Amino acid sequence: MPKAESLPNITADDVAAQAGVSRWTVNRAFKKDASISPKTREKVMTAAQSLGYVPDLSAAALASTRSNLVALLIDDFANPHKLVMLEKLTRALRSRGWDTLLVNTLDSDDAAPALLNASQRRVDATILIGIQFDDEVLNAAHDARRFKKLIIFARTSENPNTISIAVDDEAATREIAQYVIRKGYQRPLYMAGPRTVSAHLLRKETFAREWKDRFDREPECIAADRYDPDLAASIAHDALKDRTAAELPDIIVCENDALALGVIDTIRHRLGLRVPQDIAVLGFDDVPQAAGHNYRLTTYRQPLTEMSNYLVDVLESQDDTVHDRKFLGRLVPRDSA
Amino acid sequence: MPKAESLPNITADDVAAQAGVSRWTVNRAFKKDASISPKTREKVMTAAQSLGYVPDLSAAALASTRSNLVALLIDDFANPHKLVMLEKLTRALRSRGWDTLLVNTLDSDDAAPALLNASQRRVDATILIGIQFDDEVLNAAHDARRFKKLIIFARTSENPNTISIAVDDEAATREIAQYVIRKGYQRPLYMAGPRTVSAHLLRKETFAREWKDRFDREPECIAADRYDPDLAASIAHDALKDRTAAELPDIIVCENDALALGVIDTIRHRLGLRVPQDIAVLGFDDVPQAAGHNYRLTTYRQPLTEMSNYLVDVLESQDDTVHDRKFLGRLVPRDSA
DNA sequence: TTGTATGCGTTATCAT
DNA sequence: ATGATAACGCATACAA
Repeated sequence: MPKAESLPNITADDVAAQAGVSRWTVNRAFKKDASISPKTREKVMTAAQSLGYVPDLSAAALASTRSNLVALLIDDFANPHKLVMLEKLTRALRSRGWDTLLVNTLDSDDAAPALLNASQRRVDATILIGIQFDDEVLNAAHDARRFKKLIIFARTSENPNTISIAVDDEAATREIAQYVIRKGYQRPLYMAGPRTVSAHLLRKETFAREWKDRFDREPECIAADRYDPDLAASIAHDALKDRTAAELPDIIVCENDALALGVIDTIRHRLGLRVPQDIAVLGFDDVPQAAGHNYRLTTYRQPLTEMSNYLVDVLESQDDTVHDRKFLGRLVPRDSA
Repeated sequence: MPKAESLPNITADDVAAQAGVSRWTVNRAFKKDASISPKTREKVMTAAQSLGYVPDLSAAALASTRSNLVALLIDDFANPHKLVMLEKLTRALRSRGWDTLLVNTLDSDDAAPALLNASQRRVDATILIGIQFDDEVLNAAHDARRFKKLIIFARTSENPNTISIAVDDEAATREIAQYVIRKGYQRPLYMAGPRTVSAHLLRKETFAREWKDRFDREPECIAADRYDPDLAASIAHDALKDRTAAELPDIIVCENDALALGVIDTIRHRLGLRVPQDIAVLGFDDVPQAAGHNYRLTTYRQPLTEMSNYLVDVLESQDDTVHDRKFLGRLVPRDSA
């Protein structure tokens, strides 16, 4: 028995009684394509309104094989792009009737527990937008058979157990490399991010390959193990602070904007140089700040809205065919490169 | 019957059979302070492990009066502080066993539907960190009696139907005002944000009062109706672009960092002036970028970790006493003011 | 300490 | 088109 003060829930039975129909008819009235006469539906809905009834999705999830709930596993909160992704994803999901369970993957040991945590809520799919999932964890999760769908969003993965929805990193990076070459840069420095699932470092490798194809030499590379502007700033500073002008790169190509923003700060405020005149900078993602008057960052924009909508398409699809998909974004030239 | 391919769920009954106990004993093994002998618990846990059993929280929520699930309603995604809040909150919640349902309040008409949406998942509490909730919506929600706890986080509210966990805006703003006065600024411009729940514009009003108490005149004020750096940049530009040097403020005090960052960009890149020499800028929140080499923003830091932990305390408290609480943060002086 | 009946609010399936 | 039966997986309350 619940506590005295908490007044009893209004259930479908209550509505049924009020409307003079059965509980199952009430259920049908709330379902889109149910075989129910418009008249009874009307009657039911009126009763429901007057009682303030809304279906209990928790009970619905228990009774059926679908919950209309997805888990979104996230980390890497220093990366401003994560906020944009959260907005786009939750908007697409909610506007099409899906709820989101947000799971903060607290640290590197927490990937598996986080995954388990999600599965305990009967989610219909688990979406990964973090960076702490390696193939080992993914395969373990798959083997445990706890997941209907495991989706890696905005990050290429070649793991056969997951659905990957991402931009075509190779095509994008080729476009970036061609842009850098066309603009006449000679001494690029590539700043990579942390390694992630199977296709890790795809961008870096593609850039290096393109550069080598053209100039027959490898570009210089450095890496940050988090997508954190401050960390990127420090690493760039360490790498460049003792160099003569001739030794400096003429452009720093960053794996994403989070790194690029920190790099620009270092160039300007710690090295006392100008962007792009002394060192140009190029990013990836097109975070909101990239467009602002301070950074004017040349970057590559992912079609996040389209990708989010496709993700919901995948959720709603019945068939078990492969749903991996690569999207094409576009280079947004601004003033930084 | 579920579809053929989806293998049957492992339930407490399965574990009970394997361990040779009853289903209810399995239940006890998974409960913290249950009266169960260490030996049987051990036996049950072994069986559970071998079968890969974990309790179904969906079913648990249905059967009990608690779900260990909270809804987090959010909007205002242009404000970088939201990402920090999301991280702190989900970390505190998850590390103490609470799950988070993230609800994107899509637009201003969506506040009530979003609230309803949350309630359908049997959440134990609803946390509001958005700006689209006015007293009308809150009172309606309260009257519908759908919410056990309605918590407004990081925003002062005087609505009697909600629990407000926030910094003491008046104390904080007084500290800010004293700092501005002590530093000898003469012509402040206050930039306010959107109006929100009952205590809206508390910061602006407190600053104006402090200033008036000291100099017997009102400070100039402008406002942005979203916490968006770009919008703040435009508004600041419009307000200042045609002024002579003597007409310009010597400091712009912003309701939060989201506004301050945009204001700094405008001062530097559109007005061609220096911060703080020509115009100083002061913020609120201490977002990550505030500490970076580019902005070096003087701002006021909220004790978000402490506040998040207190929020979980409130969730776990049984009593129905008032839980409103104001926290004290601290002013972080950097180079911008 | 352990076992048992009953209920949570819905949906799948079958019957009318 | 509507009604009825039996789960869904667990928790509460009580009995043993």
